[in-house]
Amino acid sequence: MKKQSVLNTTQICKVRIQAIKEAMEILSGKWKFHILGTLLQGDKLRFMDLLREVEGIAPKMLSKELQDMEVNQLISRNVCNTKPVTVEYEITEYGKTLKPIIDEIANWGIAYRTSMFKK
Amino acid sequence: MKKQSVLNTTQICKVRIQAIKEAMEILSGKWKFHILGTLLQGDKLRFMDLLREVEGIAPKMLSKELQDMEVNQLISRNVCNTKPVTVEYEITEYGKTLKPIIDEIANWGIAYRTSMFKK
DNA sequence: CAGGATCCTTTACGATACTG
DNA sequence: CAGTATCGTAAAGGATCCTG
Repeated sequence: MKKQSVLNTTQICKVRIQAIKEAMEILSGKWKFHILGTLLQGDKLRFMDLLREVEGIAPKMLSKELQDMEVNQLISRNVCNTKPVTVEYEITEYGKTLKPIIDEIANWGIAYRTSMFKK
Repeated sequence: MKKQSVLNTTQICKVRIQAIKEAMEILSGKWKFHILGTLLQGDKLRFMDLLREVEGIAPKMLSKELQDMEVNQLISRNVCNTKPVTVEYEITEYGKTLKPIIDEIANWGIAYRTSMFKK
């Protein structure tokens, strides 16, 4: 008789659901995935760049979301001592671990939002 | 000379970012992934079941989120003529296309929220 | 340029009570 | 049981102006 895991199905599900909840505590908000998707392209971007790339976001929101994600170490903020100062935002290694999620969201958006399923 | 795609890199990125934006318009909100994750386990669940499973949600929010997702055809609502009435919620085929996203979020939550990266 | 400060409007969310 | 009604708070979002 096989007894590979100590966890039963119910417990595994609870862990998964809990994991989703915890993940979303960091990732929820209208703009996070959008900003992360932009930064995941790999370039360092300045505040103004992001304001342009993340279409529709207001400076106040962008500022807040960036701070949020910096606290959570998903992105890094680098102040360059140029004149006037420029600030570069970049995704961290930790942030890059979100790539599979972002990719799946992008894929879904491309594949299904415009497909036969759409009203 | 190869000329496989009409799209250049910039355009591909724009499509991806736009796809993320559109996807998140349907999926944003504090509870959607949580509810979908629960329903993706496969069972039909009643309102009360969900209220218990989706820990912390208030009936009003659950009701609203369910309506939202029904409009977007991610879930289906079935009223059974028992007495008193019971209502079953189930994920649709379209909703199931979100499984890769939910799986990745759950995986990330399990793998990274408790790992070395975490403060 | 990178934002913070202020003011105001609109959603999102939450707690509790109530109804068919 | 499956919600809706009501009320209240908090966060989102927009506009404009300001500062180092």
